[in-house]
Amino acid sequence: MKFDDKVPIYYQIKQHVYHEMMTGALQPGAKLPAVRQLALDLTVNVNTVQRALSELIAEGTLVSQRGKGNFVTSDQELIARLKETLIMTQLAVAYDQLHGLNMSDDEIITSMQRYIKQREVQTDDSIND
Amino acid sequence: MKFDDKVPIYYQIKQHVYHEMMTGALQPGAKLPAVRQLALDLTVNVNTVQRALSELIAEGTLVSQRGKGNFVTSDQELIARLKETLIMTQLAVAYDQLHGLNMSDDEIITSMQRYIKQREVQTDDSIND
DNA sequence: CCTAGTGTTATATTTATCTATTACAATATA
DNA sequence: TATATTGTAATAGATAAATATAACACTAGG
Repeated sequence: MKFDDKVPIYYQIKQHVYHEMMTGALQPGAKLPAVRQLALDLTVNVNTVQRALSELIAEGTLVSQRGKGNFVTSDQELIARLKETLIMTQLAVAYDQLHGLNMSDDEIITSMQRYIKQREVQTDDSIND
Repeated sequence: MKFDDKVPIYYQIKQHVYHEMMTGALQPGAKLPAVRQLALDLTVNVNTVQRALSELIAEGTLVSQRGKGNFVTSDQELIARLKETLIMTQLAVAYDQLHGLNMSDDEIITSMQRYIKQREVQTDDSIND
């Protein structure tokens, strides 16, 4: 995994877990890889992984069972709320950033549409996502 | 100015300058406030301001004149290219983030439209931008 | 009971960032 | 020619983040 060196790694790992939960790669109740394995996969120190997971555990997104492993919560209600929050937060961030570049509401929509169209063209010869 | 404690301050100051150039608050050739004044305004150290400006100077966005001040480049061509780059970068970031939350291209557009509509309602009793 | 695998915690070291402070270099102006 | 204002640079100290390493705590399985 590639990290943005402008943002703490532990924070990016948190986002990574959210991401996998949203895409379904991590289902409710699913067992995560062992922390030492995650550290290897992400090419990062165990303590850094642990810091990210600790925060996710503290907020209830993950459940830790000493000696067994870390698991995604089975509380579907909590996951649904989390998803809503993540989406709304990202929409707000995206809007603010574009609006901050002096784009009007209409320009934001149309330029995003244009970007997506152009992106489809650039990838139409591959079988990418 | 409020800073995100997850991102280096000097980096956020760079973005702040870009922002002001895009909105027209900083026109081509315009003189910036003195570095010591900027430090006061932003409530940060002079060295932190200097680090941000140094990078902007190195890339040609700003021009420094020792004893006189720092100025926005008068190279309109460079500014136009910068604007294009900033917008395309932000569109890509926004798209990737939302797409990463498992949203389809259509969902990205429609949810952004919904977000903007809802935002208008929430602010329709004020004279905010 | 022992061992392997799991999460958890602690210490020390390194690096990046930010700060405070001081000094130097160039320009404008009184 | 002074003096103030500007950008620039250097030093030293504080803090946060990440690392390497080691140890501890719990669980499962032979």
